[in-house]
Amino acid sequence: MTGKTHTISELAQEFGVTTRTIRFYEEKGLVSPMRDGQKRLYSNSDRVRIKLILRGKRIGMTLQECVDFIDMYDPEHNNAEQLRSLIENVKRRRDSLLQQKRDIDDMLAGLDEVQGLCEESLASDKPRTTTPNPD
Amino acid sequence: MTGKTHTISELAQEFGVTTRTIRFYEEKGLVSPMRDGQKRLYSNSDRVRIKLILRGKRIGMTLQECVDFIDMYDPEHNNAEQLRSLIENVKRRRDSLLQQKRDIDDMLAGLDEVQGLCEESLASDKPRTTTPNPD
DNA sequence: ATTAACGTTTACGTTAACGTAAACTTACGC
DNA sequence: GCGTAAGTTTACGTTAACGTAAACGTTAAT
Repeated sequence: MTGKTHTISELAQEFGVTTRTIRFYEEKGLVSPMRDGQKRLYSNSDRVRIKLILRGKRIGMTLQECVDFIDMYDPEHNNAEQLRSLIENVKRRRDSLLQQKRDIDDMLAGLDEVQGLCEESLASDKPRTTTPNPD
Repeated sequence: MTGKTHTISELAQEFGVTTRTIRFYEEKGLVSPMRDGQKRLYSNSDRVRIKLILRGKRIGMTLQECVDFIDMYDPEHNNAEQLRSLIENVKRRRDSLLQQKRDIDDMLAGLDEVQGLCEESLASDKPRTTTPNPD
């Protein structure tokens, strides 16, 4: 039941970050691995937390925002007041994420355009690029 | 033809940033407004550049990445070498953007789940929230 | 003429998210 | 016993992206 644990360098390698980064996250209270003596031991839930953090970072969230986001999953919401505020929070997040999707779609469209122009330009400048010259 | 120009505070207001931010962008070479004596005058193309920068920032790009992105639109690509490298660049960008979209969709799914649980919890705890008690 | 609203430059301060280095412990293989 | 590979703590350094403040010019209204 106590599942497999991981060393810090295992996780660092898996996620393509440095051990410093992972320790820094602990320093900031984003993860709290167990210890085997001095050494940190990461459970799978620790691993998932880090994964979620890095996912958040990829879309430009700050570490604090990542935590806020992850904490939404946690059942620390007892009363109706907290639940309502959480729902509001969720809605704001959703709006922001949807805006980000729009931004991304706009940029993707821009990229398509640029690539089209590039290839067009290449084709007209050098009509026989793949077939150098059979002569 | 010389279109309407804008003052710095107009743009700041329009985009919800400070004038300091806009001047900072100039300091970094991201925009180069004209001058009317001392005062900066922003053309519509300046305006668009700032808009694109802020769009980039919303999805977590650094200012440098924003510039790199915007510069893809510019016709400074003369030879085939540059064009090919630009296309590669475009492809990398696209991959990164698509990854971001996946991340966002995952997070949106998570939000749906959380919101569902919240509302469920609210409904069961307080079945008559809108109708306090007619008794 | 003064004050208020805008603009300017220059410069130091701040926060986030690590990088980098030093100095040390623990475990493993030979 | 000795190196070395991975771990630890502590602490100072760094970069990006502005914030904040001082000190000053310009125009418009009162």
